[in-house]
Amino acid sequence: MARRNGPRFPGLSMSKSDKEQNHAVNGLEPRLSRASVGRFSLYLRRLQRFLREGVPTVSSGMLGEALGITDAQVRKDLAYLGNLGQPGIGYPTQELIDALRGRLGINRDWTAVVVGVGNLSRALLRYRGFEKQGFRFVALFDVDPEKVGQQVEGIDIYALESMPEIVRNTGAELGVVAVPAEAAQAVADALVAAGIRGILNFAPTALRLPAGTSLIAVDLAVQLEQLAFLVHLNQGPIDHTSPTH
Amino acid sequence: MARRNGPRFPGLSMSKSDKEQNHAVNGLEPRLSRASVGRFSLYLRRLQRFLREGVPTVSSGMLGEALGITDAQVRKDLAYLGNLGQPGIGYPTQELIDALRGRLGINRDWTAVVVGVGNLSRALLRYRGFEKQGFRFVALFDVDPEKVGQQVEGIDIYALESMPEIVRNTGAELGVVAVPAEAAQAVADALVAAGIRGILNFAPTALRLPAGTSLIAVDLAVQLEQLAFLVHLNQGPIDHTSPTH
DNA sequence: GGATGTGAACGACTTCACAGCG
DNA sequence: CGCTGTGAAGTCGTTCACATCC
Repeated sequence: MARRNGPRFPGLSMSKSDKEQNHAVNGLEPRLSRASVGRFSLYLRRLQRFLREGVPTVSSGMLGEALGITDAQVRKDLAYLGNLGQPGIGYPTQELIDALRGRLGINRDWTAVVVGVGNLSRALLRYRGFEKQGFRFVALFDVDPEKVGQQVEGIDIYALESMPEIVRNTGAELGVVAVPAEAAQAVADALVAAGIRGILNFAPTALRLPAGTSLIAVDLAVQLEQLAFLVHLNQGPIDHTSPTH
Repeated sequence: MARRNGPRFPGLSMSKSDKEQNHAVNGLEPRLSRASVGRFSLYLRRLQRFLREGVPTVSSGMLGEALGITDAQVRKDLAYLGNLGQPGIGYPTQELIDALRGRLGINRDWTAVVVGVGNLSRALLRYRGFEKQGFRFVALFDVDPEKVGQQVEGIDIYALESMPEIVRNTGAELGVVAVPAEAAQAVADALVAAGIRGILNFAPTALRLPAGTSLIAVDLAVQLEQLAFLVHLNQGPIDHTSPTH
């Protein structure tokens, strides 16, 4: 996953100097690590499932067990949310969910647009889980004039030219880039120019964005390569009798 | 049993006892870090592009610049490949590529199967970049009897029941799970039983695999949530410090 | 000069271990 | 008793700075 070294994430990294100031007065609490944030979404989804299953309180052990994370790690992470846990009992599921949603910034709705109408976009749009988390796709864009004017999953497809207008009208903040690598940078630039605040990039290329625009990159080919590498390691030089669990 | 290192966010996750792993893994001297491996695929793709563009040697600065990584970091990573760099000159592009491919284990062909024929699978199969890296999809599986017997991108769709046979016959080593969350664990178990060595999971759920089977998880919904979180953070103190480029 | 390779400093992340509370 | 919260220790990863070589 591409990582830009330019922009720091405000509120994420903290210097030693903050160390003394343990108790945050409001908003920004102790130190929120990037790694913890990476797990928050996982906690959230699992907790919602626990809730559906009628589990009123969860322990760090249960959560960790379900996600393949140590209990200590879970407690450290959840401590960032304030003192929600009750010794001897655990964490109230619903309260934890609310706190996580607040911390992740998804206790509100987000509107997003998608550029590039292909199979990947269709897969994304068809996954109804987004709506439950407050994400709403409001417009699609494609270069192909044939596609413009049509709909996918009930969402209109527009020409790239109308991007500034549509983004302004819908107030969309997030943009998904699902176009070939060659077109990706231009599309990203257009999204930024149109006022988009964050980009989820599926094109197999590194994007350059101005500071102030957030970026998450998902490179499917890279994932497969890494899997091959892991398998390569697992069966190569290791000739031990691995205790299968 | 208690799980150790769980999946990092867009996870690089290995079901293997980690404690002694670092020693066991390398027949090659320097300690190979997990983080470096995560960047190897990125280096590889960029280098191949440099080669196409006729660049015979690259410096750590060039590579880093192109990928948003510091030059020191690039040198540290590439040092794991041996001493390929020439002071004052840089790294020979072709040699670096070869070394990376060898290290990643993709200087050979990999065969893979995909379970779940939907839009996501189609998107994967359509991306021709895999073949260039030596990945070949040899079979698709789906529960839907309507789909069985048909083809996608020239690849046959089989019933789940024939998985053991097909996997054995094709010698497939990698499996892609692109089914709904509810079915994912069962599918994964079937893949493992059929002899698959590594799984790329797109279902929004955590899979449990026996040691010896590698796992990479890509959760699209989580990615969007994390993007929202980054934007959420950026919202407040917008930093215009770094020069836009 | 220009670039590599690398120990050492630094910082981030995880695990340990245990006090303390319900 | 079970479970949280948290310093402290340990591990991992990145950056710095500079000797070194072409």
